Amino acid sequence: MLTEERHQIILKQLQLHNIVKLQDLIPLTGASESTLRRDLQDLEECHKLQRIYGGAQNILSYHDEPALSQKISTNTDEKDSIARYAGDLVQNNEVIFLDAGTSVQAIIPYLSKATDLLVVTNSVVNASILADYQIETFVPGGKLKASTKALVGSTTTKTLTAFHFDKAFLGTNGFSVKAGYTTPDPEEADTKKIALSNSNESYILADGSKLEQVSFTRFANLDEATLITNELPVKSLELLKTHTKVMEVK
Amino acid sequence: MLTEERHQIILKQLQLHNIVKLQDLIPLTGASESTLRRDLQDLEECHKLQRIYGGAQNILSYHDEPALSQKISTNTDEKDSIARYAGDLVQNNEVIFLDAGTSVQAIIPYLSKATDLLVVTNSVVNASILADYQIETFVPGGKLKASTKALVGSTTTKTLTAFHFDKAFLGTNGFSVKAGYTTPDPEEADTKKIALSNSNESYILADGSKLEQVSFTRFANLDEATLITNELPVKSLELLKTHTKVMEVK
DNA sequence: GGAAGATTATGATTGATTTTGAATGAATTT
DNA sequence: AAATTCATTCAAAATCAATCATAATCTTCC
Repeated sequence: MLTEERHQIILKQLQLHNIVKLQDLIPLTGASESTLRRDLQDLEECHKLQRIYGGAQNILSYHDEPALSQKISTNTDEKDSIARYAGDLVQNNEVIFLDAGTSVQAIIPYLSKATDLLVVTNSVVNASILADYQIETFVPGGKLKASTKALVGSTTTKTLTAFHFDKAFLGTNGFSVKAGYTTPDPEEADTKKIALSNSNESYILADGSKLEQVSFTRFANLDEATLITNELPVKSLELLKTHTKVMEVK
Repeated sequence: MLTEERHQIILKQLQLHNIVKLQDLIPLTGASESTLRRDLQDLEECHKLQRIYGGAQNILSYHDEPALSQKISTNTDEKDSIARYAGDLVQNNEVIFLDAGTSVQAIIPYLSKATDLLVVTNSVVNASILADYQIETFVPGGKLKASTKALVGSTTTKTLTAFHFDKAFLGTNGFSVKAGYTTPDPEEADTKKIALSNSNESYILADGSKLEQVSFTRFANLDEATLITNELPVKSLELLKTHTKVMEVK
């Protein structure tokens, strides 16, 4: 990888995240720590970024953000920690499906560690972000649902039926022992069902706020996918674990 | 292989990847390292590229380019007046195709006047914006091309082949009397070709800076579409009008 | 039309320059 | 006080510019 390519990757990361850790750049570029330190030095001299302890930040960053040194070291955001956990599950060379929705979207930055991925997503927003990360992406066709910017309908389901995934990552509007995983829109539920049944392993990303929420359409029973969530009340967790595999983050 | 052929290969690689390694050019051209170094020297002297350690990059390197969001707002006046003109052509109840690219993207705000549209686009960015405007949208499936965020490949072309449009609006990297409408990527050219041939009326949106620019792949002859552009030198305009229908805005 | 000479392009070799990754100890954070 | 992160140094690796001999192409002249 050429110097200029690394510089572009670093600046792209900053555009997207406003901040970047040096350690995260290592797998992203394949370069050594020393080289990346030199890159950060160079870019700082050109006033393209500002170095901070542990990495670098955008030169135009807002003052009202939480202390940057904290933000970089601690991952307070629940969605982000769930996403990071999920992203670490992905291996080189896999074909994975990403559902629409912000929970799943947060995985994308953590996919860069794996190489030679093929990502299939029915979200045009996810697709755009995946392109920013230079991750090979395939989009099934379909009708665009305005509210969620997800592709749905017969074209989508027909296309997805022909695919097979190593792992599928889905969001949900609610999960409950009685009702399973539910979502408001039957058409989106169809998409989720197919992705789920065509994947070796399926994961649902859902923070604690989705516990015992029930929406209109069930797209899966609890035991059809692994639930990745954050800290839940001990009682609920115990109950859930009798029905399905649960990964509790942090 | 002739010198000129090698130069074309090098420039094509740059158009596609924005950056190229000298080592990658060796198998691509079959020439020796020394020869390719000389090629890069020559092309740099003609200001066709910029040499960097290990290879070369486009003169307008990525991070010097205005960010995508800025890029939309700069040049607004010309692009926007062209887009407004194009948008006014759209009637109620029509099915239209929107190409990827900022010129075409600028049409979207002006589509809201027409009712009951169905828009088909191969750009995930356009799709997202169309959703914001609550315009009914269909996206053909396909491989996502990272640099332009356009969907390309056999799935895309196959899907589009089954459709028929009232009007198609396309961007171009250049237009010229000799070379017609051209674009760097052959796969994107395929998509444009099909959209064009499956549409009752086809329009190319291009500001004056595209005049007499020639890119790698021709996707249409001048007379296969109506050109919507802004003020051009009178001579060029007269010449163009002998070859195709031209709409001059402003 | 063809041969001799001049010009140009090519590929290999050389040593100089630049970049890289690892190691060390100092500085910083928690 | 422990753990990271940082700056500095150094040797190895990669890339570069310059040179030279050879091959290809073009001129010129017979």
